[in-house]
Amino acid sequence: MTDLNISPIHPRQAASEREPGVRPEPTWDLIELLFFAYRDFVGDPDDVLTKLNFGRAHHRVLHFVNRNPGMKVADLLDILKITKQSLGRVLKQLIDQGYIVQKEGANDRRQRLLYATGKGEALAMRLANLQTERITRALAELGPGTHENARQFLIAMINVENRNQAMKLTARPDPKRKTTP
Amino acid sequence: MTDLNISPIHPRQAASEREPGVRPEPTWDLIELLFFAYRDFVGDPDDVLTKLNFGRAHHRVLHFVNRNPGMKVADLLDILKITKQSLGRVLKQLIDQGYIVQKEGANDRRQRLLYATGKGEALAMRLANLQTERITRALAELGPGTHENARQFLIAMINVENRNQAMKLTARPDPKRKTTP
DNA sequence: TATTTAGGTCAGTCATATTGACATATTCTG
DNA sequence: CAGAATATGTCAATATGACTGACCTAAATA
Repeated sequence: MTDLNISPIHPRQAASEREPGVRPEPTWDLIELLFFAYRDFVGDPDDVLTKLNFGRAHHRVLHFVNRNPGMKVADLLDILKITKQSLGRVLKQLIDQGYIVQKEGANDRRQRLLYATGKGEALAMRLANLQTERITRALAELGPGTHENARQFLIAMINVENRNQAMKLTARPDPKRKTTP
Repeated sequence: MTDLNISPIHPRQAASEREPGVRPEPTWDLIELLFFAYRDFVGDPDDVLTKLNFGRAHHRVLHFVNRNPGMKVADLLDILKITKQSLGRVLKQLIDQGYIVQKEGANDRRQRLLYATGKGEALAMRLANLQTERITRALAELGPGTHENARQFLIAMINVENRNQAMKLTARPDPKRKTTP
């Protein structure tokens, strides 16, 4: 019932053989594995979020706010690459329900700096722990150096123009670690 | 304008240090890199699909039908893990616009076996080539063995109960390659 | 014959995203 | 200081992709 029985019928020549020497064979395995892996990767948090009447969008917002305390709304939009109208509803719900607070910028009073509350941090950590469990299990199944290999592969998959941002964000181990006592 | 300037404020102790010895630090880097990498990975096809008034759902359906000619509707639902109502509209549009055809099953005439048309295969290959370009570029930036490392990491990230299916689907290089002349 | 299976469809709902227009407060600049 | 630019919020309309639940037909099967 779970297993499939798909038999390829009507075999034809691959496109690269019909149009001689134009294209290499697509990397079907990685294309499909990325789909399956990402789906399961976000599936764990989804289950928790559903019970709270939240969705993936709430997760992303809470995650980056928790990781970057005091970030501006504009920064969040630039990371998520969505419009402020899309962010609006989701952010409002997180604020109304006490997961995130806004504070007026000290220098620029137009800014609404975003912070996760204790409640928000707790949820963010709960979701991050779920995803970490999956990653840790995956890395443990494989040899040493896998974390670094995966990291480099994922970075290389990012658009060149987005890499600096991604590296800056992910290079910091944890803003909540004792940097300033 | 593109770059962010986020300074972490209010550093606190990490959760693993407050609740002594409970949790390891979350793997922030891979969690976030998976988000960025997957977003850019699906972004290339999205741009093409938008011009055709299609979305990601159409891509997934067309992709798996093209890769598995003659598959049953039930197989597709099991791969995509969506309901038949969700599949319905998307599949109907692909059929109406001549990207996919259905043929009655030879043995079981209840079945509607799915095949990509020439037009469908052309679009599927165009999208796969975009994603392959990104993957090939990424792998070329890194050392040898990266393809295999990435493959194993992604497989290990998949739910155990979904792995067999994923491995079976992705193990086959290309159903259109000359297996039976 | 009765039940199960494969597939389709109607109706309603929800979450996430979009564009476009506009409003408010604040900062910056000539 | 006046006017422009910036940061943010909001209203309205729309599209996409997913869901549940109910119901239907045709064909296979027990």
